[in-house]
Amino acid sequence: MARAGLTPDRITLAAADLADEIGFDKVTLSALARGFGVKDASLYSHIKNLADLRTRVAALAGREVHERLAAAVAGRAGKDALTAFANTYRDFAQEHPGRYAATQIQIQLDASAFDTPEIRRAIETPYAMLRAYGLSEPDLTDAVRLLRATFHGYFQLEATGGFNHPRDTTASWNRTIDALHSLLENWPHS
Amino acid sequence: MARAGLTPDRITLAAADLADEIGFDKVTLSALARGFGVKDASLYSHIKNLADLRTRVAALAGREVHERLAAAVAGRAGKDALTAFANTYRDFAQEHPGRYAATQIQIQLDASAFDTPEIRRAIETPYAMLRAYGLSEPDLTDAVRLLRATFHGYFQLEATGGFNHPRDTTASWNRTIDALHSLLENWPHS
DNA sequence: GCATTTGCCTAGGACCACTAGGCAAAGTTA
DNA sequence: TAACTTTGCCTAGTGGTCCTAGGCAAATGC
Repeated sequence: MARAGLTPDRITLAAADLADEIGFDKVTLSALARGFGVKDASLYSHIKNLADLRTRVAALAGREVHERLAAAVAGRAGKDALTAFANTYRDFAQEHPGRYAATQIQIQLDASAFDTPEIRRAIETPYAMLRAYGLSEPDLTDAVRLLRATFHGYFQLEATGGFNHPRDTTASWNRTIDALHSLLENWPHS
Repeated sequence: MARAGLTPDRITLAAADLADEIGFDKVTLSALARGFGVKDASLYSHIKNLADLRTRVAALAGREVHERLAAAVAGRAGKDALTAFANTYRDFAQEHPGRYAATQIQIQLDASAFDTPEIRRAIETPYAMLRAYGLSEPDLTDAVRLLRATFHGYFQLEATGGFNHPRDTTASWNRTIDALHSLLENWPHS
C-alpha cells in the first residue's frame, strides 16, 4: 500500500494548524491520523507520544512568534517598539490561538535544554526593548515579567471571553499599551 | 449494599480538592468515583456530566476567591487595598492551583446566567477598589482589565514555570504591585 | 537483484466519558 | 408495621483516547 509520506515536521505542522482550528488541547493523535488517511499507530514511527508532539508544536509556535516579534521591533525604540511588539503579539494570539496556547505549556525538559541559542535570542527581544527605556537589572527582569504577564493575561482573558463588559476590548488594549508605556518611562526604580 | 451518601456538593468539593492536588484538567470522573469507593456510573445520578462538574467547581472556586478578596480589601483603600487584593489573590492561586484554574475556564452559559447578584458582587470588588483611585469610566473598565490581565498572567506564568530567570519571583511580584500602584495614581486619562 | 531498513498495518490492552436498565435501600403514606 | 414510591448505586456495554507489539511490504543501499 502507498505510503503517506509522514515526517515529524509535517505531523507537527498539521497539529499546529488543527490546534488553531479546534483548540490546542483538543488535538488528538487519532484525529491527526485521520487527517492523513492513516491509522493512529502509524504516527508513533515519527513522534514519541502526544507529549512529544505538543512540545514540538510549542517549539514551532515559539519560533514563529519570535520571528514576527523580532521583525516588528527591528529598528524601533520606545513607544514605537512597545506598540509594535504588543500588537504583533496580540495579532498572533488571535490569528493562531492553538499555536499561542502551545507556547504556554509547561515544557518538561531539563534546564540545559533551555540554553539553546534560539531560546536565548527569543528571550533577548523584550529585554532589548526595555533596555531602551533605560532600565537595568533587577528592574529590567521585573519589567519584562510585568509585560509578559500583562500580555499573556490579556490574550487569555480575551480568548476565553473573560471580558464581557460592553467596552470594546481593542480600545482597552490601546489604553493598556499607553499605560504600560508611561509606566516604563516612569518606572519606580529600586 | 450501603450507600455512599453522595451529593452534588460533596462531589464538587472532592473534585476541587483533587484538582488542587493533581491539576484541574487531570480530574476524571473515574478517579473521583474511586475516591468515593463507587463506580463512575454512579456519579451521573448527581451531576450531568464532566462539563457540568467543571462548571460547579468553577462556581465554588469563584465564590471562595471572592469571599477572600472582599474580606481582604474591606476597610482599605489605595495602595493598602491594592496590596491586600493582589497578595490575597496570589496566595489563593498558589494554595489552590486547581481551584484557580477552574475559575479560568470558559463557562458555557447564556448571558443571562451571568447576571446573578453573586457574580455582580464579585465583579464589583475590583471596581470599587479602583474607583478609590479616582478613576471613572471608561478608564475604570480599562484599568480593571489591566489589573485582571496582569494578575492572571503573572499567576499563570509562575504556575507553569514561565519565569526561569534566577531573580526571585516574589521580589518581582512586589515590584509589580508598586508599579501598578504608581500607574493607577498617574493613570493617563483619556 | 538481493539484503536491509523503514513506514504503515492489524491486533489488542488500559483508561476514559457516558447510557440503559436492574435491584435494593431509603423515604412516604396509611 | 406494611405497602408503595422514589432514588442511589449497581452491572453491562459502546465508542473514543493513547500507546505497544509484532508483521508485511515499500523504499533504500549494495
